Amino acid sequence: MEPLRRAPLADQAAELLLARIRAGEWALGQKLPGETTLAPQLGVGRSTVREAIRQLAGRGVLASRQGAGVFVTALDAREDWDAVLLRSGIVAVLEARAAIETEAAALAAARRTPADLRAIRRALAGRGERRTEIAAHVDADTALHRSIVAAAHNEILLELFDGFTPRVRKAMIEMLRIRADFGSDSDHAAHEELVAAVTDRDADRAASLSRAHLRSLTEALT
Amino acid sequence: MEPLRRAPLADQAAELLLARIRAGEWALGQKLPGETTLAPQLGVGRSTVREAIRQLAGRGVLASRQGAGVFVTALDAREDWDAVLLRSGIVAVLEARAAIETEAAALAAARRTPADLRAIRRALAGRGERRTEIAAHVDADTALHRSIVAAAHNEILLELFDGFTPRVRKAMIEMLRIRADFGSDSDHAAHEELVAAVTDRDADRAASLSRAHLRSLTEALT
DNA sequence: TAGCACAACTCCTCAGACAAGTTGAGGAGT
DNA sequence: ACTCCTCAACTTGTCTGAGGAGTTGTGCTA
Repeated sequence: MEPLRRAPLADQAAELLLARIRAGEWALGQKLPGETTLAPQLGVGRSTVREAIRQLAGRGVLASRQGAGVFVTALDAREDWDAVLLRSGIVAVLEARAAIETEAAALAAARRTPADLRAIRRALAGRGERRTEIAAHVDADTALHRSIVAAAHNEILLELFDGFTPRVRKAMIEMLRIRADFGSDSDHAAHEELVAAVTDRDADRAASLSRAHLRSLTEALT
Repeated sequence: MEPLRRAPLADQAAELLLARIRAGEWALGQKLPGETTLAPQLGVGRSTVREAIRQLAGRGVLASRQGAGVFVTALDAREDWDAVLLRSGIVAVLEARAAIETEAAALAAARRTPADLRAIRRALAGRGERRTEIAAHVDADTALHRSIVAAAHNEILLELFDGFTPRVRKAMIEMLRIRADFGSDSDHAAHEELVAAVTDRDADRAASLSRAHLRSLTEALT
C-alpha cells in the first residue's frame, strides 16, 4: 500500500532549496546560510545538506567556495529544454530560430570555406528538385539552412539550430498542406540570393535576407 | 607558489568517475561498484565518493537506488548543453549571446509593457551605482540585459540567455580584473541609449546598439 | 517444484572531529 | 591619519564510525 516510495532526504532537501532559490529568497550571486544553519532549518543532518548542495552544484545552480560559503550561480536550473520548446508556441520557436539564423548567416559570410560552399551548393541543388512529398521538401529546405549555419563555424549556434528543427518541422508540414506557395520560383530565388550573399562574403545582406525569410515564414504560420 | 588552487576532492572524484564512464568502463544501465569499494579505489573517504556521485546525479549521469546500487543513466553528461558551452570557447558563447540579444532587443522594443520599462529602469539604476566588487558589477549588468530579454516576451530566448550567463560570468570577471574600463561613462551611456531605444519602440536601433555592445565585448575578450 | 525466510549486500542518514580556506576586526608601525 | 599585519571567528572540505532501511539472491522447507 505504498506505491510511492518517498525520495531520499537529500533529494527532498535539494528540491526545497531549489524552490526557495526560485522564489527569490537568495538573489543571484548571493550567499546561502551556512551548512550548520541550514541543516537544523531543513531538519536534516549536515552531510545530507552537503549532498543536496552537491546535487544542485551538479546542475549549475549553486557553487561553493571553501571558507567563503555557498553561492547562487543561476536562478533557474534549465528544465528539460524539450519541455520548453513544446510549451512555447510555434511563433516563439521561429523567433528564436530567426535570432540564430541571422547571426549565423552573417558569420557564415565571413568565415565560409570552399568546402562549406560546396556543401551549401549541394544542399541548394537538392532543394531545387521538384518533389511530390511535402515532408521531403521541408527536409531539403532544412538541410540547406543547416549547411549555412554550419558554415558559421560556431558549435553552439549549430546545436541550437538542431534543437529547433524537429519542433518546427511538424508545423511547417502542416502549413504546406494548406497553402502550397513553398516550392514557388520566388521562394527558391530568395534562397539563391542568400547563398550568393554568403558566397560574396556580404555579411549584412546575408543577415537581412535570412531575417526576411524567417519573418515571412512566421507571418505565414500566424 | 600555487596560483592554481586545486579543486575539492569531491569534484576531482566526480571528474574521474565521469571519465571512466565515458571510457565505457560501465555501460549504460549498468551498476557501479559500491561506495565502500570505490572509496579506497579513488583514494578518498566514503562521504566524498557520495558527494561525487550526487554531483553526477544532479547532471543526470548517475542514479542511485537504496539497497540496489548506483547505475549509469546516461553515457554523456547532458552533453546537450553544459558540456557544449564549456567545451566551446568564450567567443562562440558571446556570438550566440549576441544572436539572442539582438533579436530580443528588437522584439522588446515592439512589445515592452510599462511594467517591463519599470523593471528595465530599475536594473539600469542598479547598474549605475558605483561598486567596489567586480562580481557585483557584472551581476548588475547581467540583470539589466536580462530585463531587456524578458521584455521580449519570448520564453525560449530568455531560457537561452539564462543558459549562457553563468558561462560568460567567469570570463567577464576575469577580464575586468585586467582592464577596468567597464564602469566607464561611455559604457554606461551606451546602455542608456539601448534602454532609450527600447522605450521609443525603435526596434532597429535597439538591435544595432545591442549588436555593437556585444561585439565590442567580444573583441575585448579576444 | 513452489514458496518463503533470511543473510549479505547495497545505499541512506546522522554525529563528531579535525583540516583548510576566507573574511573582517583590531592592533602595531609608519 | 593611514597602511600593513596578525589573528580569531566563521566557512566549507574530509574522514571515520555507527546504525537504519531497502534490495537481492541463496538455500531451506513444505
